[in-house]
Amino acid sequence: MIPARVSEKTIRRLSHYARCLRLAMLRGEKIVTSQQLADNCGISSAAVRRDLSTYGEFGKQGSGYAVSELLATIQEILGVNDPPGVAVVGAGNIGCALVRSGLEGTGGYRYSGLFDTDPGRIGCECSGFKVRPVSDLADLVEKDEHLIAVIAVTPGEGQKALDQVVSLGCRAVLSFNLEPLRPPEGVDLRYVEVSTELDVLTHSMRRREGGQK
Amino acid sequence: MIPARVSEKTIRRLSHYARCLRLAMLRGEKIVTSQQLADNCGISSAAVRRDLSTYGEFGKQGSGYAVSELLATIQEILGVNDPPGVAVVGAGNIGCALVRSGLEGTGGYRYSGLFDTDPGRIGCECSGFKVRPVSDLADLVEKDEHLIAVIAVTPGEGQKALDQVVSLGCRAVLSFNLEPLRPPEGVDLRYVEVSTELDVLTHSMRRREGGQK
DNA sequence: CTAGTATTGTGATAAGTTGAACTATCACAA
DNA sequence: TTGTGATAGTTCAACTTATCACAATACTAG
Repeated sequence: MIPARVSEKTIRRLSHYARCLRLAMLRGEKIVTSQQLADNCGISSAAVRRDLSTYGEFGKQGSGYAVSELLATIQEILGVNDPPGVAVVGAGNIGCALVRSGLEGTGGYRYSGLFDTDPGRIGCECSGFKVRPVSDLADLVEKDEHLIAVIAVTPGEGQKALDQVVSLGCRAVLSFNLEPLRPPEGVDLRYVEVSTELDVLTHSMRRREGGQK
Repeated sequence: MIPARVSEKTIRRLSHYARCLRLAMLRGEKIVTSQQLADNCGISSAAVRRDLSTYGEFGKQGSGYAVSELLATIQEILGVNDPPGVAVVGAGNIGCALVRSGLEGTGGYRYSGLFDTDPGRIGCECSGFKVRPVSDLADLVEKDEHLIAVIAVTPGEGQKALDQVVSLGCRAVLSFNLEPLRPPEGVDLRYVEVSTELDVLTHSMRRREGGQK
């Protein structure tokens, strides 16, 4: 039932479906069709069905998918029914903003701490979280081996922060820093790259008017 | 010299190369090899060479690529030599944090305004930007037809914000809101989805230990 | 009960991406 | 000037991913 390997693209789409399903539940909808999910995600209904049928047969021909059941299944597949904690490293602009926004709409993720290396920031408070030294992360990792570290430190300090959280046991890291980081083997590192998104948007605009075929 | 269509993946990689090249320039390096670029981006050197050779022959066999020349070329390809302005819609946690961080390291992008729909926020100041009503965006779009709108509004208000900036002329939008938005034809919409990144990280961790092959 | 409609699941196919190996060119030193 | 090593550019095949079209199935109305 669980295929050997699934591409990251598929996983990302499953995450989208899950978000749509959570909204559907809030609206009280019981049934959703592949077409509705597709419209929400901007893809084709066939792609949705293909993704879902990879893991089994959850739909009913003629009507669609049961919202709560499908959501539970996708969350099971993603492994987010009991989501890991999220620790933010870097109590600057972005870091504090993330903590303050509180991961609403993510389906269960919670911030479990705010950390910084700058002694001047230790002890400050942000949205109920006291800024602690990064070394304190060890406690959190011990309690939650799946803890995800979000890095949002001063530009240029990313690698140092990464090395530190990895040495404390973190195996999954999301970096808001733009500089390319080198994670050791076995550590999953992802980026949120506003810079690249802007480049893609700009490129697409220039091309559109540039008059290629 | 400019191929008909280039995949988004390639464009994203070009954006990465550009960032690496900017760092190399800061370090005073004159020459960079495909291998070095590959290491920084976590891909193979062959992939780098193929990406670049799509647009022409910029390298010197035996030595590598001239840093400043290659950077200029990539920026030309991306169309970011004279980057469009970036306007932030939503003066909340994320919006203000973005403005305050100022797009350092992106290679030329600048925030050109901070907007909100909430009258209670209009007039507040953030990092030198006075919060203005969204309708004022029209002025900016008139001066800069490539203006990129970044949406970071209250959860649930994303579609309203999108419709508004589109009606004022924006054709490129980057949303930090999680809800799925429907852009009209001709508008390029992208997302920064922390939720999905967390899901991908979680999934990957669970699988790693789950003991699949 | 039957006909008609809606929707899923999937085989087949097309398109795209990646990887590896090969060739051409350049820099440098003797 | 010539030989050697390094590196870019190219080609082809394998693999992956996306798309299409349709059969199978379930629901609905009468």
